[in-house]
Amino acid sequence: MEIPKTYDPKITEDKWYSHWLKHKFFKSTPDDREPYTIVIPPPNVTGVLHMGHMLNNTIQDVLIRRARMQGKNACWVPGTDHASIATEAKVVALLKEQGINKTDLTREDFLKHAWEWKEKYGGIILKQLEKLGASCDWDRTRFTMEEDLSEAVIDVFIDLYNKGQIYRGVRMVNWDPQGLTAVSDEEVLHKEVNSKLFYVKYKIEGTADEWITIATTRPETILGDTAVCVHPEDERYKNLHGKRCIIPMVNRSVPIITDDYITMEFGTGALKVTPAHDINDYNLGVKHKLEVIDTIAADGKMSESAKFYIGEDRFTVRKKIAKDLEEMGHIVKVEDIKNKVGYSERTNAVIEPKLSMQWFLKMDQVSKPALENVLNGEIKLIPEKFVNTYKHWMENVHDWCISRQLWWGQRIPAWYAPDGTFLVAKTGEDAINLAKKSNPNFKFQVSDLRQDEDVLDTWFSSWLWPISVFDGFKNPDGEDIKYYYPTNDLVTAPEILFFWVARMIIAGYEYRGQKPFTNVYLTGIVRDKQGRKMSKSLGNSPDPIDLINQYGADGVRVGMLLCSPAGNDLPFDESMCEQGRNFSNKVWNAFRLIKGWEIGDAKQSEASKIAVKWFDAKFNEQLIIINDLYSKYRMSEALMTTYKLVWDDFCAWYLEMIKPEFVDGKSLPIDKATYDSTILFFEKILKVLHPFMPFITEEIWHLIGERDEKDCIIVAEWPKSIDKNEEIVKHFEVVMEVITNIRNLRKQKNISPKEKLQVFEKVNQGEVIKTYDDIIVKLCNLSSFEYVNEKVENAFSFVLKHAEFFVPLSQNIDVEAEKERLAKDLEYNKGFLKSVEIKLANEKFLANAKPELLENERKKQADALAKIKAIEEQLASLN
RNA sequence: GGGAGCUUAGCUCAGCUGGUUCAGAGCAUCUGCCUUACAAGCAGAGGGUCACUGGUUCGAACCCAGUAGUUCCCA
Repeated sequence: MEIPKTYDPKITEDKWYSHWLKHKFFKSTPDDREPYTIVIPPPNVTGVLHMGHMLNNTIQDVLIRRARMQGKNACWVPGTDHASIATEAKVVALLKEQGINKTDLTREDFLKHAWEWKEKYGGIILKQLEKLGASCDWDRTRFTMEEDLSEAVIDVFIDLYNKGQIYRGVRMVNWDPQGLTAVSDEEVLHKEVNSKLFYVKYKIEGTADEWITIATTRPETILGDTAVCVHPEDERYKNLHGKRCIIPMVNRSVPIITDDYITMEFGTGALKVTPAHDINDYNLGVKHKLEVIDTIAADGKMSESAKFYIGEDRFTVRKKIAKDLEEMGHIVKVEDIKNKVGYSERTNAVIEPKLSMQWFLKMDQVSKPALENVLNGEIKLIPEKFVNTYKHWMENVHDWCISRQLWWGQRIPAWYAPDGTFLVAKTGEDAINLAKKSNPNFKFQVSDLRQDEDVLDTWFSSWLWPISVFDGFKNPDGEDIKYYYPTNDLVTAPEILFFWVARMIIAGYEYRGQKPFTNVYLTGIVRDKQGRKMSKSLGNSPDPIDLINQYGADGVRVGMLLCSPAGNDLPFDESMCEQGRNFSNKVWNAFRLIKGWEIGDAKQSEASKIAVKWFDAKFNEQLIIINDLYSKYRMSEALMTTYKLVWDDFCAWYLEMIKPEFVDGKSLPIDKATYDSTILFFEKILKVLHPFMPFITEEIWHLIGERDEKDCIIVAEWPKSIDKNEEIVKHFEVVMEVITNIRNLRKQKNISPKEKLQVFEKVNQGEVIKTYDDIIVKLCNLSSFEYVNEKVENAFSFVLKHAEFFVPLSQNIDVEAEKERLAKDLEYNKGFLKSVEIKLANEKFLANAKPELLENERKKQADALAKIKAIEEQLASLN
């Protein structure tokens, strides 16, 4: 059968993926082998695969496949998280399209819609991972809101509450007026925007025409002002200390307070204080015991307490009040400024700082082991530079606001009695029992209790992920959790180092007394050519599935990994996938070549014999390097080393060396010994490629020889690194240099590759090694390769370290050009020698340099001298 | 405003503990080749004041200080 010239991924990918599934190669159950475990960063259940997932999951798959081949019990646990805000927003939007308002539904009805939605769309992203080749143990797929995992979340909440780590309190939170929920600090994106700075004058109480001018970007909050604050040292305002001023429109008298928090240089140095709508003002308010007037309602519209513009949106009011104040003569001036405004990561609404009752997890205590064990290296962050960031965050950690004003999520297990008391318990019954225990007179029934309406932050589920996916809460001594935990590697984006990674570490120590993973590999962010992060909203991300259709999964995997150093951003360019596809094709054609050979009875040639020896040595040398790169998580370098091993060493050199000659339009047969070695090499090559290119390697693995259907490369053994034969590798470097020089000469003199050449070597230094001559003859298409003691006249020549080479050509030698070339070479070598000699003449160098270094310098000197001598002789002979 | 990082070829990046005339890789570019594995290829070639300025050293891309640009984190 004719093998096609190009590799077609379409006919192999689905075939092998289902084959792997059928034979349960991804499946892991605890046994005697060493476990190697990765838990997937659960993608958002509403999500579709984007380039970030692509990168992230490719890396995980590479790691897990290699571990599997190394004989470890590899377990990659997949799953999704319920992404409360994002999912709820999507469901709300969908319902709206159908003309249904969330507010018209009961909680139960809404959740029914949400679950339906999840069932319908929630599996998309996992299906997409299959296209990529992800070898997850799908039987272990988990979802953060499934029953067991939810129960763990609730139990953990109750446990932490009982330990005094969770509290309820009024705090200024980041309020998302569109999502109608509080969001955590980490979910707020600060963007620089163009704003106006309004200078507004407030009248000093009890004066006819004395004023104090404040500056604000948010005039709509004036209605909630309860003080004006100046710096105690500010000379401009010293006369006003202790006085009061009148808030315009509402005509409220408020104190002028002093605090050194004030920046005298900003605005007028006088700050209006609105404790209900600014975090810093809030803190000032607490410190100075100011009144708090909440003038903006949950939906971002002015509340009753504002007294003016009631029910109008805050941004409309900003314009209106500026105009009204202007008319009333309170505006002094307006300036354009740039300032940072917080936006909700989920809804992109401008965050409104708002006071509200929320649940918090105290972070100061629980975070201690999490910091310590990263600093002491028990848990490694890769690249290491993230340790700094991590440390900084952990040392300044804020309490975690864990309640969300949503329905999609685990509902907070807090129960309120009509008298205002509340209880934290799993069920209403538990709550009643609990209440009665501490208060025998507790008179309420379950039906009197009202459960907290809020749900928990999604991260409050996913921080338990490495434990809960192994049922570590439900069954703390279970086989799975004991076998797989702590997991080995976590691969994720640096953006969620705090959201998720840090919190998992915290939970790990809190609930298992152990780290959740040993290595955290932080990938880069995939960006477009302009350096923008790829995102759906910008529409600048290619659809990974399209890319796979175009270049093959293997091609895309290679393309992504080629330039993704850990922690560095990845400016994505489709041409990288093209490179990956080309590489697939290269491997495919190597297979085509080998497959096309006929095996004959001939004896193995010397050239082939030495080629086999060389490649064996080269492979081992490179394998050691590749293993080392893997151990350092230098994935793109491991790939590049593999790439060059395959393309350059195997295809360009080895195969060319052993390739049978073509005679009369037909390839001669290859001898069996060489063939067998080549197949063996090719299998090793395929194995080291497999983690990067799972599909094509599996395909070729089965085409290259008769194999049982269970004998798959996915479970083949990773090659063992044996002693490398350094000598032969070194010799070959010289051989390659000779070959390159001859080819170069051919090229320069415009001699057809078909024309056979004669080459003579005059060895000037060291012993004569003839072992590789046949290789040179073959790869340079020579008619002869001979040794001489004297120069060959009328020949082109080149000088290597140890020898001179002569190539007689029919065409005339351009003596002047040759002389020029030699003179240049001579100059270079003299310069080189000089630099070495300067060093060797330097007493301080001699005194300070290491002995090996000195030795090396002396060798350099000797080599240079020999070379100079040879060049000079050649030059002389031309004269 | 505070902190961390980065700056090496047109692009993306290596360059560990200073020590080859140390500047390297892949891609891209250029020049030959449709040589029956592969033009998604083969064989070659060119390309860099290692951001800048000083310092330490026998010796600096590498160590130190400052400057500029840039990215991220926190406020």
